[in-house]
Amino acid sequence: MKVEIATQLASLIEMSIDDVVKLIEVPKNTEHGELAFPCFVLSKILKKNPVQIAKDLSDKISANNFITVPVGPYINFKANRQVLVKDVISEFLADTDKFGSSDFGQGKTIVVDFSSPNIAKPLAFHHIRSTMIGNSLVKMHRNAGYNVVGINHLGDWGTQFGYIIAAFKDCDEEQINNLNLKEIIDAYVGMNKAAKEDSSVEDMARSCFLDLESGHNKARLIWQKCRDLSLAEFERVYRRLGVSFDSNIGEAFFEDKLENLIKQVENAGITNISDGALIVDLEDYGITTPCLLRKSDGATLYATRDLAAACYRYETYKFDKAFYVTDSGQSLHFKQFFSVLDKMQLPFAKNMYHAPFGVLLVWDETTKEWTKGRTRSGQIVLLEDILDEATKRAMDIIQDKRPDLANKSQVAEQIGIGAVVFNDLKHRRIKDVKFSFEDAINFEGETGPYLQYSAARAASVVRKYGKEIKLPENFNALISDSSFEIIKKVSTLPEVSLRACSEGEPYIIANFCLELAALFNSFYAKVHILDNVDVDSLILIPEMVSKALSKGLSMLGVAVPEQM
RNA sequence: GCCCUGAUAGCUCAGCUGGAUAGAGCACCGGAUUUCUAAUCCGGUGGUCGCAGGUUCAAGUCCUGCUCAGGGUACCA
Repeated sequence: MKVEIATQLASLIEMSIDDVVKLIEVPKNTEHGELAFPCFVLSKILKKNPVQIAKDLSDKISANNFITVPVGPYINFKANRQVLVKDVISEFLADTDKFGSSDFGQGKTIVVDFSSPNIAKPLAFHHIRSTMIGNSLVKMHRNAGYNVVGINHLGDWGTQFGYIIAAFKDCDEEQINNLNLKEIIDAYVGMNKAAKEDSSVEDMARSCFLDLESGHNKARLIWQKCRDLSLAEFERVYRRLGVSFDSNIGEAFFEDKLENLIKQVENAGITNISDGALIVDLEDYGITTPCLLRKSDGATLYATRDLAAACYRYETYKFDKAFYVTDSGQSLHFKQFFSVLDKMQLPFAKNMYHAPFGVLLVWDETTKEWTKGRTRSGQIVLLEDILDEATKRAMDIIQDKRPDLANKSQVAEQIGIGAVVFNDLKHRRIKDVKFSFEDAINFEGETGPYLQYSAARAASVVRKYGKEIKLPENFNALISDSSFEIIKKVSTLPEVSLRACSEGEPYIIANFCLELAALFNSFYAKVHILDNVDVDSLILIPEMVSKALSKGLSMLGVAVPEQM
């Protein structure tokens, strides 16, 4: 429709089709039709009133799939609703499950580095950000046809393991095998405390970490046990969140590859020694602080490991794009690390993307301000505690509103977690997330449960209809303002999800779901579908809405209960 | 000091490539249920788009300067 309009317009005025296409816009107000052309630019060229120009041009354009209406200085184009509705529904019915998916990314691979917690610590509430944003990036790209590799780059190496190993170095093999995670975490905390009072503890930890690095048997055993236990613990939470990874290769894996990496950078001739440290100067990239590859004491750093991991991933997956989902405080690190790759003239350097996000703030009722995920006593807020509380609150509401519902506890889990997850994804990544149970577990308005409810409600109508849904013989019942708006909105899902992919922004999908749900609920209040004479065609509304919402929510990693 | 990010209704946020009257939700006020799920819907109150210039027929959107807030600024990750 756009191209057709542009072609006709271009032949009437002194402009190329491309230029006309650029000027054509989608009006904000739906009453203005599907597309519009502003005539302001022309008034300068033609030296005529834009209102007059709009009238003149509008008379000269004609087609059967839209009508033209001059409104002031604009020419508005209103689609032939019958034609548009038929197109959308035919496409929808051709493959209901695939609607909203695409093969845009066919043959392309992207890797997403996300979640990446440190082991030997529980998952804290703030981990939900990287985990769910990354999970959503994975899901939306898969939906767009990409081959996606989700990587949990575990923090499973570092001097902190010295403390843990020191705590258990006198245990025998059997005792080590019987350790549980709580004992390890307690020991770690205890050793840290002890080190503050007694510097010899720190020395011991350092020597234990050296044992680990040199491959000492028992140190290795303790480390492995700690890793296994932590991962099992993480997996339990990930399962609740519906998150999975294709690789759990962490930092430790790259330890023996760092020397090679450093050689590779040195061979590129871009390294310097500065104050005893091995650096890559990045002044020519407009970055005033250099990237450190090796400290003056010989130890490697974060950037060294990330460089090694990036090279390894490229060799392994030959990715076309790599996302790193971390908080925005690490922006400089990624700028440096990507610039080093570029300076090394590696082919994938231009395909590296940092997807930064704002911090998670928790409302502190006693101080009346937003705090960084710690309680008054300085304790971190555990992710599982939040999920449990959310589930409990969901259950209370179910008991109150749907006492007869089947699988209550399962639905409560889906709703409670859905609320927390959606709350995390509904705004642009860069915004700080301000978390309060009152907002997040509020089930009204722009929330996860509102969307789950809308989807369940739509699905319920379809279930009660109970017959096969076929392409209607005519579309008269579907071209009223309210149903036409819904069909138009549903039809934008493919472009919406592609935009979400290219910007790496889950909130774009979240917004789509909210807008669609609002349109549907409004329609639902006005039109009684099952009693309508046109039920056989109207049933397509809840059918399309429930499918589109399910697809959208699944891209966000929010579960969709069949009934609630 | 330098760099990055943010600033839109009382609160939390949308506003895509500059276009028509700046939109939602929450909160507040008032309505709707013998009818497919009221976790819903309808209406109302509420705005100097941080400030000041500039570009343009047209600026919340682009440019410059400033203010405030947060973060980062080589041997942590």
